[in-house]
Amino acid sequence: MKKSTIKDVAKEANVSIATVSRILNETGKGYSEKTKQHVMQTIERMGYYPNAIARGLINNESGSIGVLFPEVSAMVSAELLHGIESAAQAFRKSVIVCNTSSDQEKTKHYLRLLYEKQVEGVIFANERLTNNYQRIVTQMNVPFVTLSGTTEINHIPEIKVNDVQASYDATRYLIEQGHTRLAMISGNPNDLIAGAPRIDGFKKALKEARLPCEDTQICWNNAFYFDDGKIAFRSIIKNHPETTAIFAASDELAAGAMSEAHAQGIMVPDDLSIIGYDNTKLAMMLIPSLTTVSQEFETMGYKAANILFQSMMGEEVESLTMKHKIIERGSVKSVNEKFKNQ
Amino acid sequence: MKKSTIKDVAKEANVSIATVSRILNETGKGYSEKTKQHVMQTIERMGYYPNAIARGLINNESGSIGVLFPEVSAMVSAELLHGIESAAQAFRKSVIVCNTSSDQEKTKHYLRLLYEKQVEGVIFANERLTNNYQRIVTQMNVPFVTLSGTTEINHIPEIKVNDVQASYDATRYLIEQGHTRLAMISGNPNDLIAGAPRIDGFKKALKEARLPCEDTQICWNNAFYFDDGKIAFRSIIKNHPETTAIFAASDELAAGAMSEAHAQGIMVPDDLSIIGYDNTKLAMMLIPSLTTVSQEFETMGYKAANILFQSMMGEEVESLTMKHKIIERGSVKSVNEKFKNQ
DNA sequence: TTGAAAGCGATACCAG
DNA sequence: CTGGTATCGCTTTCAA
Repeated sequence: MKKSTIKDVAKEANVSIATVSRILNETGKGYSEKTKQHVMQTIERMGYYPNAIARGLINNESGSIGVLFPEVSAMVSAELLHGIESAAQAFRKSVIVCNTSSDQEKTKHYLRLLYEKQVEGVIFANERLTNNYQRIVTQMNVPFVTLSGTTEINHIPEIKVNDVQASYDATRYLIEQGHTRLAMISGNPNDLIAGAPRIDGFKKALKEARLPCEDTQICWNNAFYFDDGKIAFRSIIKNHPETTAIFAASDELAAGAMSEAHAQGIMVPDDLSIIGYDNTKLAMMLIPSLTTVSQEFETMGYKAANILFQSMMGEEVESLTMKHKIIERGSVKSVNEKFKNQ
Repeated sequence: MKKSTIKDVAKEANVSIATVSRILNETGKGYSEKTKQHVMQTIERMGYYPNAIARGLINNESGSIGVLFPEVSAMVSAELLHGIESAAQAFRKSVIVCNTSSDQEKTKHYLRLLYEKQVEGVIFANERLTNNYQRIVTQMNVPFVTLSGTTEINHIPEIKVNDVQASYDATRYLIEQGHTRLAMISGNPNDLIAGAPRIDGFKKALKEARLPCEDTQICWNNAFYFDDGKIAFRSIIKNHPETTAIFAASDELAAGAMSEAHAQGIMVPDDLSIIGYDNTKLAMMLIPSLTTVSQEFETMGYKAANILFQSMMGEEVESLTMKHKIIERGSVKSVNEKFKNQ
C-alpha cells in the first residue's frame, strides 16, 4: 500500500495539484471555500499527509536542527536536551541528537551528516568548538550556538554560566562560612569548559582571601563522575587532612566525595563541608542534601535553542551568560555553627 | 554563497551529473578510475556534500528514525537514548527525539510530524502504545517498536523486562533475607507500564509466602520521583510501623524513602531495609548504596534499535524480554545479620 | 565508460 | 478561482 501523494489527492478530488497545494499551505487565496471543504474532506478520508522531504527540497529547508553532545546519557545533557526539545517544539522544528563521545572524528562525521541532512542550525553542547571544525562550519553556512561550552570560531554565540565567577562564588561561600582550610575536587584541568575555569575561580577566591592555596589542594581523576570524586577525595584526605571544606566541580564528584567520606567515618557536614556544582536532581537526593551551585540546564537549553532560532530567522544574536546561584542545603556547615554544636 | 550542487561539481569537472552521481554512490561501475580521481578531487576542493533531502526524495528514504519519550530528562530516558543513538550510528541512521509529556495530543502531533518527515521506523519508549494511535501507525506503514513499554496494537515487538517477575524477585529477595513485614512504594497503579505490574509482582510474592498483604502496605503518590517516595514513605510509617523492609518501584522513590527515613531517625539498613528498581547511576551514589533491580537501559535501547533496524530491512522480528537481576549493595540487611549485630 | 532525460512529491509562477 | 508547468538536487534507466 503506497503512500498517497498530492497527485492522488488531486485526482481523487478532481482538482489540480496546484489547488491542493494552495489549500494545504493555507495561503487563503486561490481557491473557493467550497473546493477547500471538498479537498479537505478527501485529504482526511485518504489519510493524506504531505511529504516533508519533497517540501524540504523545494523550499530548501529541512525543518530540523542538530544537537551534539559528548555524552547523551549524562544527567546534564538530558536536562539541556529537554529544554532544547521544548523550544524546538514551539518553533515546529525537530531535533536530531548526536552523541560525539568527545571524539573528533565522530564529531566531524556528525557535522557532515547534519550538513547533508540540511539542518537549519546546530547546537554544540558541553564542549569546545575548536578550529578543527572551522571548515565544515563555514561551509554549512547555518547558525551555530554553543551551549555550556565555548568556541574558537568567531561570531558564534555562547550560552553558558560564568564558570570562573560561579566557582569563585562557591568558594567565597565556604570562606564566608568561616572555613579557612579548603580543597577542591576538580574535573580534568585540561578541560577548557568545566575544568580550568572552575579551578581558576577557586584559586582566585583563596588568594583574594589570603588563604593557603597550594596545587596539592586541588585533586582530580580524569572526569566529573562519582568514582572520580571518590578517588580525588582520598588524595585530599591524605595530603590535606586539615581540610574543613571542599568545593567539588560537579554534583557527581561531590557525591563520590560524600560516599568516600562516609566510608572513612568522616561526617558531612559536621567534620567536613562540601559544596557541589550543577544542581542536578541528584543534589537534593543525597544525605545530607547537597549545597551546590545551580545552573538551570533546562532553561539554558531552552534559551540556546531560541537564540538559534532567532539567528536562523536572520536576527542578530549575542552570547548569553546565564545567572547562577548558590542553593543552600545541608552539606555545608559554618564554623560558628560547628562550635555551637559542640 | 550558495551551496554547491551536483550540477556544479559536474560542470567544474567537465562530466555529466550522472557520472558524478555514480561515483558518489560508489557503484563501482560506469566510470573509469581516472574520472573518479578527477571528480573526487573537485568534490574535495569544492567541499561538496550531497543533499540528503534530494536523495531521500528519490530513494524514498529519510535516513532517520523517531523516538518518543514521555520525558526526555529522566535518567532512564537518557540511558535508553544513549543505547538507541549508538545503534543508530552504526546503522547510519539519525535519530529524532520527541518529548510527548505523556500527552496524547502531543504524541499524535509528533507521530504525524514523523510521518511527514518520512522516518523509517519509530521507537515508542516508556509508554503504552494504545489503540488511539492505531490509525496513524497503520498509515505510516513503517516498523514500530515499544521500548520499556507495551502496545495494544498487534505485531509490534515489545522490548522490556518482565516487570511482574522482576518485582516478584525483588520481593522474594527481601523475604529470603528473613523479612516478614514488607511494604511497597509504588508508582501510580493506573500506570500499566511501571505501576500495576510491579504491584502484582509484589503481591504475588507475599501471597505465595503467606505473608500479610493488605492494600495499605502499598503506598504511592502519583509518580516515580523523589518527592513521591518521601510522601509514600510517610504513609507507610504511619500505617505500618512494623515494616522492616520496603520495595520501591524506582530508585528515585527509594531515594526519597531513604531521605525521609533519615529525617525521621530511622536507620537504613539497620532499622529498615530498602530495595529499589532500575539501577540508575543514582543507586550507587546513595548512602548506603542502594540494593536494586537492574535493568540495563543502555543495552535495552541498543537492542530495541537493532530490532527496529532488522524490521526495517524486512526481517521478521519478535518481542524481547530482557533479563533483570538483583544488584546487592548496602541498603538491605538480612534479619539474621541484624540480630548478630545487636 | 559516458550523457540525456525521466521522474521522486511538492511549490509557485504564469496564464486563462 | 483554477490548472499547467518549471523547478528543487539527485538517482537511474536507456542510448550512444
